[in-house]
Amino acid sequence: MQRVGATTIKQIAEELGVHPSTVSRALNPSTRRLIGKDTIERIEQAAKKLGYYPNAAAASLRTGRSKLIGVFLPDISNPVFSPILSGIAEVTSEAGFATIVADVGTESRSQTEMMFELVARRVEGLILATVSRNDKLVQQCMSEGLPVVLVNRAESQMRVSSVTSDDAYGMRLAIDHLHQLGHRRIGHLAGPQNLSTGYLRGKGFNEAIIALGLDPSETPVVECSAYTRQAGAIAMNTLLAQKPHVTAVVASNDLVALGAYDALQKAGLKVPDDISVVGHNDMPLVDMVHPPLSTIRISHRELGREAARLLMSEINHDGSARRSIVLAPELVVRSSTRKL
Amino acid sequence: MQRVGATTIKQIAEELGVHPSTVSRALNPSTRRLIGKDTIERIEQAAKKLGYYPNAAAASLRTGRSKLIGVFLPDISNPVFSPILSGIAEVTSEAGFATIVADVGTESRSQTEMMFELVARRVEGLILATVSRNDKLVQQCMSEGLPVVLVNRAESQMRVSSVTSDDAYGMRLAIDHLHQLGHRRIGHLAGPQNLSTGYLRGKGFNEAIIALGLDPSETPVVECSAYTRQAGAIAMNTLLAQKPHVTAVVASNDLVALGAYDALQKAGLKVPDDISVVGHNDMPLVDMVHPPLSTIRISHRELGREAARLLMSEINHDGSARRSIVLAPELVVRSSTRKL
DNA sequence: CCTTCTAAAGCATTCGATTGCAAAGGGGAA
DNA sequence: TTCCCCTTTGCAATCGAATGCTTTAGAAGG
Repeated sequence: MQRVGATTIKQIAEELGVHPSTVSRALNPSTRRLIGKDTIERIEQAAKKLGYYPNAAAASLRTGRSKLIGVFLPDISNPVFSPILSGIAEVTSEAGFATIVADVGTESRSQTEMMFELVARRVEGLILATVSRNDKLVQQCMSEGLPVVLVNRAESQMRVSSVTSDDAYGMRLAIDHLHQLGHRRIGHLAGPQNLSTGYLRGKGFNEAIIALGLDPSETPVVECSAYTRQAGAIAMNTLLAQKPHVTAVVASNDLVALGAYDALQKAGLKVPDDISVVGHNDMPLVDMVHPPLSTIRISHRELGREAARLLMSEINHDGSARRSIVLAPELVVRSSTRKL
Repeated sequence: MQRVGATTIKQIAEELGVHPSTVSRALNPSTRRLIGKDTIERIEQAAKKLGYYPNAAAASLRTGRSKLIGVFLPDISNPVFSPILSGIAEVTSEAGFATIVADVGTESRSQTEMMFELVARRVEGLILATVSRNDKLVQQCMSEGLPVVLVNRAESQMRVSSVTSDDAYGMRLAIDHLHQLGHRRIGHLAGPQNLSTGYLRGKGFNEAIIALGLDPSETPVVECSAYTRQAGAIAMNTLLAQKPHVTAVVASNDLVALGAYDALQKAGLKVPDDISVVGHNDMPLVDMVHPPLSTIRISHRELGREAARLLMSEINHDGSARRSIVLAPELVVRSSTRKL
């Protein structure tokens, strides 16, 4: 049942002939001041000698605090989301919290079921990287009274805190870059419109087009069904069929951009000689593809860190107001874009 | 403190005028047979109505089982390790276990400290993807009586179960391939020798060289300090300085191979015209680099799944013997290798 | 009609740490 | 010397679920 050697506070107390509560206080930083110095010394030594580690379940039961948080990811193995997780783990573990991951993508159960399972484990908060623009999960968490922070993706109503990249600004960077290179007929491979990233980048695209006074009829938008290479290739083909004369495309995501590469190659078009391509995210290795992809860099690890910090502060000072943090992305010019 | 609305068994019992123990048994599949059918029905309805979710901490305290496992990764955001985590999460969550991740790479504390923190949380087992060939952490886990499974990397003494790819066989595949293409002077960019992957792939390299009767003085080996592009580039330069006449190199890892790409490009050598390159792992996107990388494919997700299955069975039937599972990798030929 | 079973439910304890309250002991002030 | 206070420690209840043991109420059998 219990592993051998699981020392309890009681055993330490017996060893030293003191009361368990004294041991508890001596070992707890916030109550240590109540105990005599030499007693603390003796207790700490005994604890070390007996290999004592507090039973988190017992403490959690009594205090109602589990020091656990949950993280929902659409796909752990996606190079966009794994650095987010890494950033989250970095911050939370420093704060003494352990992180439970839920890979929603490969999960047979629904997100709601997963959420309730984590509620059963009394997680103190949730970080969601999975939400769509109008996600019922947010409402469910709120009615459970569970602190929630959204990361990477936000929802349309700003009901909870979020940390995202400035999607519209990223698009603006991409399009300004292409515009400076002389491109006027620019297409957009939009992401799924039910995700904030897809929606806001699309919106950013339109705004930038208008701001630069470009002809909307020459700046077609095609929506991808997902952030994948396959979907990107399909969308690129559609766009090519609609407007064969575009000289550049801006993808909503690097994988989509690489899908566009695939489609363009099949169509016999060269990047960047015949058409320029800009991605979004700056995933690992996109500097190694051929040609190296110009893209919008987002620090996903930093996104994760900020989200974790936000959640930690919401958990600790419960009053803290809802906040939305928007990080600025940057343009990385490589070789997939060229002067017209 | 405790979130509002955290219903307890007692509340359900009061609502229905039955004893808490009856509620507990009714809600627990393994004790349900002790309770009358209609009582079960009433209890289940009340539980749903009140939004009851069992307090995992309380159950864990009483039963000594936390339904938690821990996973140690050297780097979550590394595309080699994130699919492993994904595979683990898939299997464990199906078994009702939650997975706590520890990203050892970005962690300021030592692995030993992390381990004890997880012990405090009463995790029922650990999956380690971090161990070196001679890692004291394994010993420490063993003396804590904690079930452990190693994944991707094994240790030299087979003291605990492990799931790995057949590293030597993978090397054999790579070298047979190059040999068939006519290559005779083949170099090896070895991984860190304190990691089983680096060591075994190096060993596999040597064995294959001997088996094919190649001249060892024409098949140089250079060890990389890490599995990174930088280290790969440095090692490639060293190898080039030692034996400029090699016609092919086998890298211990895809990133190392890409580092070799960098170094070769700087040296004015073309892949595969001047020199063939083979990687190892088949990371995402290495089919998109220029030229597309021939490599040894490992299903990291499957590695994770198997490791999780192994751990689950060790946790459940405590008697189960130590086992080591070795998965066969496969050769993926792309365009970085060419007939001599 | 009485005994014997058995199914169903209740009772009380337990897991290990935390914490409000009580008590003891020592020191200082009046 | 007495009284009070403060520091240090002990006591006991508590968190919520699980579980061995007991009790109760019918049913079955003689």
